[in-house]
Amino acid sequence: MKNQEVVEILNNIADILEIKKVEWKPIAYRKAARSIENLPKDIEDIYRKKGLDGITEVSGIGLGIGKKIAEYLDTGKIKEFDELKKTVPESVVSMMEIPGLGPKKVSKLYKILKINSLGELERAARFGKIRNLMGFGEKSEEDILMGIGLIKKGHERTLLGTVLPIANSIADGLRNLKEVSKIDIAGSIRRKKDTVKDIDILVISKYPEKVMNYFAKLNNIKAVLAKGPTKSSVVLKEGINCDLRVVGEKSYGGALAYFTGSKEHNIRMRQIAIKKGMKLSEYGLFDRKDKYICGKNEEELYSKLGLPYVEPEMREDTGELELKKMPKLIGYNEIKGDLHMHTTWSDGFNSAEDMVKAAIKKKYEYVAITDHSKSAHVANGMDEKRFKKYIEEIEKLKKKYKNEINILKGSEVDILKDGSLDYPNKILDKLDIVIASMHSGFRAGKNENTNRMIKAINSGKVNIIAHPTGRIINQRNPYEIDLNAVIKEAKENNVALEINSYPSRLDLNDTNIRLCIENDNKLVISTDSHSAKNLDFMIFGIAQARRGWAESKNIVNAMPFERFIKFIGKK
DNA sequence: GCCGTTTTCGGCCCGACTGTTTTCAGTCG
Repeated sequence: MKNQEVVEILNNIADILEIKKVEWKPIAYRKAARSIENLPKDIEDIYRKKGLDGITEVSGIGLGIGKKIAEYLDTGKIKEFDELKKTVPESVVSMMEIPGLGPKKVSKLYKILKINSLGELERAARFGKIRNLMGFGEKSEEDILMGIGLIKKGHERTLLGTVLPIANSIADGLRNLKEVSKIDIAGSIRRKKDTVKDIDILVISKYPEKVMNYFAKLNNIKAVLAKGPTKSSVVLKEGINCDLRVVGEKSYGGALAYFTGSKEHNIRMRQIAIKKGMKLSEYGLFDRKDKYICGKNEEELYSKLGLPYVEPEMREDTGELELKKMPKLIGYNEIKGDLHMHTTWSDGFNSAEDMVKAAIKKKYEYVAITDHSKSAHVANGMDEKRFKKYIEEIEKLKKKYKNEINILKGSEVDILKDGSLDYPNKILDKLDIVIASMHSGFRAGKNENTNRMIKAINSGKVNIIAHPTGRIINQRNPYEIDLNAVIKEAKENNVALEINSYPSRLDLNDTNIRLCIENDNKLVISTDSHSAKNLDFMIFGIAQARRGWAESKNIVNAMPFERFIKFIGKK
């Protein structure tokens, strides 16, 4: 999968062109990059099957960029890009990562002050060499130094699972102010993107100053970046930016749509508005004479533009505005059972009984206990002797709680290097549900990994493949695997692929989920809980499913128990 | 560089805030 490599190159080209003050092309390159980023297919695959035509079929990619991508896929490099790179040093391009420095300012620093690296920039700022430059001043130097500090500290996107509680607590504080009459968390949190760069909060208030003053004095604030009557921006101690916007009632829907994004979705909406002789902004929808049409809520905005309402999770400009019929996304309370969790039998924190009780509390119809198989040594995987006792305990629980919940005996069984499963068939046959997953040795390469997983899918013993790509967000890239082949094989063998809800996994991710939906594969949404508390992670998995346009019919554990048990083929 | 029920040429989203200005360019989202 070379999509991400291509995306980075295209964005890099856009950066350089911006610094060189080339007009419009950067926009085109960024748009193309964005298209590929959201492509639920392997661009290399497309190229092999359909050639250049296949590439230019992707929206935003024409012959110019298409040829460059083809060149990269053929030769591993792009001549024009290599030439372009010689004209502006890489470190100058990276200066654009500093907040407040865009292409124009970076270009000035480079051309007039001959600044070539972050180190030189830091020195120049420290010794007051920048303030004399037209358009810069003392504050600019301070900001640059602070920005360099931020970059040195690293600026990864934060997990949705980490940010959401922080955002909720800020929102709760604001909600309690008597000056605040309505509040929503917007931005990528509302779209439930797997990682988040900042927190966006939107408020209706007649007393914006008071709200802003409260906000700027929150106790977990590190620095106030901007504070105006309608818009403020702060850095939290956790290192996350938080923006607050106060609007009036009439504009709330317009502002919510604008603030929720994505940027690309907004742009598309505005283009549609223009075509219909209207103008869309964060204040609502206006006609040619700037007369207010609507904007109180999002629904009327979409409706007046002649569009069906788009759920926030789908607003990525990946075809949602061209749909004739919206999918009815799976709801946040449609899951009937959690199918992946660990207990003290392997590496879980709570006992199997604790987990069952927690599942009952969630009002699930069924729950599967799925501790690790023997090869998972670090996770205290069960050898065959302990496995026997494990089964006995779950049998007991099954009887004890039979009136409250259906308990399934399961295991997360390692797929060994040769593709065989970690337990012999006679053990696997004792289980109600078998989850198979790869936990190690995936540096072997794409072919080996793919064959290994396909062999497991073909075993006839597996119901679910857990975290199918193995990524750990911000820590480990997905292993190389031919996901198309896996998807095909899984479908033929009635094996479901997992949407792992663990905040650092979210695997399958949104685009891969969408690929499965397009291929009509069955999916499960599971938490992979290692404690009773982790069962709450379910919402993150559902959110990704919604981002992948999944409906409840696509999700196996949205089925009532009777149908579910038929699907996994056990009694 | 891309794209087309306004267009194969001429457009390409829109507004707030900041810092440096003395009316605005640049950046950001």
